[in-house]
Amino acid sequence: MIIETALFQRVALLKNTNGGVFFGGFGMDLRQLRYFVAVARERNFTRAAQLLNIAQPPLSRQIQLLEEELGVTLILRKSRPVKLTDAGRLFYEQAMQVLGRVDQMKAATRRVGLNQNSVLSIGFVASTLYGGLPSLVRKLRQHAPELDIRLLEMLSTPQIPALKEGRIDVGFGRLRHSDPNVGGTVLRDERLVVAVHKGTRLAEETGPLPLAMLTGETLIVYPKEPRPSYADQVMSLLQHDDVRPAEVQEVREIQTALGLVAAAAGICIIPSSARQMRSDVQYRPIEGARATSPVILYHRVGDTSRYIALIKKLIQDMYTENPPWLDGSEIRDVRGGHQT
Amino acid sequence: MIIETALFQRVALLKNTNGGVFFGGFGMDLRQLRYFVAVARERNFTRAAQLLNIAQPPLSRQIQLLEEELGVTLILRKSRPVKLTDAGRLFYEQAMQVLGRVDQMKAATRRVGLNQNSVLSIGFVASTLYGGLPSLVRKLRQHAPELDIRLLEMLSTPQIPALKEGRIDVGFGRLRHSDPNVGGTVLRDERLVVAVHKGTRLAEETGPLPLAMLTGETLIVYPKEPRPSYADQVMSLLQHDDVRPAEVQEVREIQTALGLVAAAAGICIIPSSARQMRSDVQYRPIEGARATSPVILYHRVGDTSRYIALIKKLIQDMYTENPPWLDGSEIRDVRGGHQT
DNA sequence: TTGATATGATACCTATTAGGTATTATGATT
DNA sequence: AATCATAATACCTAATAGGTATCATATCAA
Repeated sequence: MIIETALFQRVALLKNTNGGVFFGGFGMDLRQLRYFVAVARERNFTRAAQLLNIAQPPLSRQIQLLEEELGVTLILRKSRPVKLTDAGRLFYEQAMQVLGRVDQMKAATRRVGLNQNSVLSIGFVASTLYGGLPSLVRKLRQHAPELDIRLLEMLSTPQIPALKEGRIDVGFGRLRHSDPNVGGTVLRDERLVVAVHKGTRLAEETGPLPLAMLTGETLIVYPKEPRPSYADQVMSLLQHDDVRPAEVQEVREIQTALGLVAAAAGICIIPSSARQMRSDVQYRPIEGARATSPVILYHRVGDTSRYIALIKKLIQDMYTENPPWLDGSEIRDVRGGHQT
Repeated sequence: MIIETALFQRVALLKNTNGGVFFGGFGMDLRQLRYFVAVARERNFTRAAQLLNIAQPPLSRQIQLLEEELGVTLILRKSRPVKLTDAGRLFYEQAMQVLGRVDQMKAATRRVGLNQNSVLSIGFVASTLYGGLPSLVRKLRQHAPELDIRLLEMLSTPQIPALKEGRIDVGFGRLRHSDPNVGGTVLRDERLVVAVHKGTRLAEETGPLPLAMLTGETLIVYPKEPRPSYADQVMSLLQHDDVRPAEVQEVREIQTALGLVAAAAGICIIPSSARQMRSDVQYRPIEGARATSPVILYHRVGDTSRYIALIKKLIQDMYTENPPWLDGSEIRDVRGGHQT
């Protein structure tokens, strides 16, 4: 089992229908990254060139091309040893990460290509990590040991194209969608809670909070992009009850959001199962039938893979076990194929 | 504030002193990734070539070169539309991630290069996210608003070269090290706790657990690499008391470890501040003066940056506030410059 | 089954880019 | 100021990317 974290970002280059220069700004390649890393590490073009087994002048030139490409100076050459600019230091470290990432990709591809096992790629939103997904995966491995299970964290919206393109085989998200090629089965509707800093006014409340009590608070929502997202669900819920936060701060992911709550920077509405024990954060249920978020299983319409059916069965079995993360959820009959 | 998750991996190509072929296996470049993505998406070489504004034959050849490079078939051409193999589907998705990653890198580099703000890069191990780091960062932003603060998650061991090479400016880790160019200040010694599945024998205990009670359990340790790591600290602690687990399972990171504990797959020893509320996991303190893990501030020897001093002052201030995450820690006088 | 069409592969050629040697410019040290 | 080390520039060569033409193969309709 491999967990890969990828807040997936679609590269919008394949939709360019202008017929013009297609790769404007995309001249950089991995060779340049490797060259830059060598220079950045050695702080010396001559020595780096030796290590790279090339001559110094082409190395110098390639770094210049890289700087031109970026429009940023990466290396200050007016001193010996040369120095990196702030941008250069950032680029150095990022380049090493990218190169490492490429290594991983090659190794993983070889492993799959040379291994006859089936691969099942599962996309999931982060909050489902707390809502039974680890347990489901464990059971799935037991029932289908021939499977190479890959778990890919990605937001709900990008799971739809990922399914259609075969990058994932099944997805777990929280947004309804309109794509006719992707089916969705609502697994459960989960209660929402509000995360508040310990000691604040809202934390002292003892029962479910009416949404109106959130008026005037700074609201932290996630994920900020791509939209529509769970953030829009939260905003829509508040708007329906005409609740107006004093300020809305958008952040990238749930951990950041809870970190900000911990810093008393605001409140955040999260699914019940995603509650985490932080000594500086408390969670309060929210009043009202609408204060829920669905957990949806996405799969391709017409996908008759036996694994989809197995996943549904395992989920239904898990419901009968009434696990703790189900607290606050209204479950659905999974195998009945409830359409969203 | 930007949080980047990078389980840093060092590309070991710069240490090749054989003078031979330096880039064996490294011929791939981003162009090939883009080409492959286009074909994978369209499932049609001709159409993909049009979209890429190149002719079909060179596209075909580049994909073949890519397959030769990897030693794996990515595309099955005996059908129309062409099909991806499992390896091809994996590579497709990974390639999109890498390309997205490169985009981010370029955008971030431009932002820093065109922005006159100072950058302060902070490396941190994941467990420090629960131990005051968000609060520290917030205070730091208040005291130094001109700073562009970058947070990079990386393990303790790779923080040392990252500091020396200027990729990060300060680090928070848990391992003592021997490099004379990197200073370390022990911020506190944190109690360790054992995470156990709810309902098990160890969970029923009410006081601190003697280490001997862990004998015969399946022990989950993290991170599995690079070594030495916190995992070795844990193993060393058990070995000192001659405690033998039935089995040791190494996993990549703390979240995975706690997920396995949740699945009743074993127990895990974690720093006290990293406890998270999971309804299926409980935490028990460990008996003994040795059952601690240090939190260490790393910085370059001789680094007289005012930000290091400011960070230390803010940490000391935080100690006097006695925040909840300090529970279970023995703090140190930070500004005295305690050397490890 | 045959013919038509679409599309991927192969062969050979051209264009572009990467890399090399020689030389000049510049920083650091004595 | 002289010397040495090293980065940049100029010009040339080698290697690779991309193009056109053609062949091979898959698919579909009659």
